[in-house]
Amino acid sequence: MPVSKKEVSPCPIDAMLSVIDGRWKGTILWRLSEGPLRTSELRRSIPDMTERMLIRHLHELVEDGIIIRVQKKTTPQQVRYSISEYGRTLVPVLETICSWGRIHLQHKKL
Amino acid sequence: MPVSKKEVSPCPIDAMLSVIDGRWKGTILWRLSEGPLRTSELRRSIPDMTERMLIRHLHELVEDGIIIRVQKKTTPQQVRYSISEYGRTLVPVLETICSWGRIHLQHKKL
DNA sequence: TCTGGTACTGACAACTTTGTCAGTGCATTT
DNA sequence: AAATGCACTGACAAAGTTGTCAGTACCAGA
Repeated sequence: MPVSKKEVSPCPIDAMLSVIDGRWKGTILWRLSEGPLRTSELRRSIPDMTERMLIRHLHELVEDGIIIRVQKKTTPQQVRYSISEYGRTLVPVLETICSWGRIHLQHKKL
Repeated sequence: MPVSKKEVSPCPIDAMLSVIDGRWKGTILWRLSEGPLRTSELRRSIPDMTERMLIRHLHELVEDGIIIRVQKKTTPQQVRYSISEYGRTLVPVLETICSWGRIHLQHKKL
């Protein structure tokens, strides 16, 4: 009985990974942790990522409550994404992951 | 140009995730962090996981230097996997991930 | 009016990961 | 001698993820 990571898994590690796992999610969150950005700004800040993937990841992150989508009523339409209160609790975890990642990249070079 | 996570990515977050990402790796590492186990012991301790997947994950973890495979010369053959020195540096990161995961599981229930 | 930008959606192809299953070599037990 | 357990490998199918591409609706500027 295959159990996808996207399903509710009782394992906390999997629960956490299901949130940040996705080809570009780490990078997206990293960018957003420095401040809110518009869809197109995010898009341009990660050149290899397609718009399709960006939007898919953004919507998943919104669903998980990590980021917030704010549509400004101005004309031209503007959509801004920012890290939520709840999402902020994730940033230190990301930093821990990142610093071990740096060590690991060093480690592999040898 | 699709870039798999398994390739060398310069992003430290991806580098870290490429190590622990895998359907059962979190659970395997969790078990092994409590002490060395034989292949078949690990296999039985995670009922939903197939032997094939166990061995694939184990070999990847060995390649990444996280765990060590020790084949005892005894007859009947015995293979033991244990967390390496280097792998120990990863355990606190796993704990950070895990505790956020627990919070997230709570969060989702509401 | 035409072009271009923003923020998307849907369909589908390509690629990756995971699962299934059969089979190997060796050793022990019955 | 046959069955069982251990630690695997290889081939392939199923499922999941990502990429490509076309298209929508709205608005601004030349």
